[in-house]
Amino acid sequence: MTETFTIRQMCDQFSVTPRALRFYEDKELLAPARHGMTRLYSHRDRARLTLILRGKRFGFSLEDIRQLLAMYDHRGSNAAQLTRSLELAEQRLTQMIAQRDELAQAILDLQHEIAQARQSLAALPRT
Amino acid sequence: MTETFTIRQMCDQFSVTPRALRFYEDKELLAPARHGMTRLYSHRDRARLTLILRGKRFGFSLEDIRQLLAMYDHRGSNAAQLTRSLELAEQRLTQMIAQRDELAQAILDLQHEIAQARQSLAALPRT
DNA sequence: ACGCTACGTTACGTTTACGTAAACGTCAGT
DNA sequence: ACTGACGTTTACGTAAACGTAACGTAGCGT
Repeated sequence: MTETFTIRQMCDQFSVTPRALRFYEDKELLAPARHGMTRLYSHRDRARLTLILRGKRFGFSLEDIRQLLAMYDHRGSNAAQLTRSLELAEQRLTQMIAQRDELAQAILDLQHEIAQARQSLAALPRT
Repeated sequence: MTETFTIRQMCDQFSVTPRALRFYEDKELLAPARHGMTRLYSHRDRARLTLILRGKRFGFSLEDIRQLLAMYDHRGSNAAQLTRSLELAEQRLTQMIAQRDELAQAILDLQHEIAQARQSLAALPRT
């Protein structure tokens, strides 16, 4: 039940580099136990890493993620902190939606440009 | 007909900083004439800047943009170069679409997370 | 004992697109 | 002449998230 994992096992299972895990630790996103010098990751650490990587997918900065994790640490699920997390998440969501819309528009524009370029090309003398 | 513009006029009209214009020049995206020391931007420079900013909107790197501009300089619209531009544009388009899809998925996921968080919150004792 | 492998630390390098001084020249207005 | 607004250059700083180099150490098999 007290199963632990080495840094390499973690890397293989989560597809991250050792450097990244040490970096997260340096930034206080993780705090694995030590056996002597070597890091030992618990299931709790794995859960945190899962959250970290998910946060990254969502475009949260590591600093954002650190704060969120710190809140959860600091007494799991009280209403105030959950509310705070929700606020952050909704802010991020708003940004992501705006970003998606801009990107979608840029795609349309670029497709238009491409279409025009094709026209120009078709109008050129054949080699 | 030989109207020219100062750096500040350009900045105001295109909403960029002087630093940005000088930076583009340093990176060989622009090459305004000089009157003594001061830069004089022509209509051709304005056209190039328009392309630069458009390219940025599409997510091209300045280096990509430099290459595209260099091609056009090097004899406007020959078929080979137009084709090359098209290739680049289509590569970019592919990336953008992939990016949009990832982003869209992340949005869905985050919305899902938010919904769950709301449930948790609703299930908590009221203050 | 020897060597390999995995682990550790420290610290500088990378990328992109500029920002931000510092130090100076130049011209118009008062 | 003084001031202020604008222009110039050179050059270091910034942000994020690691990569990478260089080096030391610890355990394991032979």
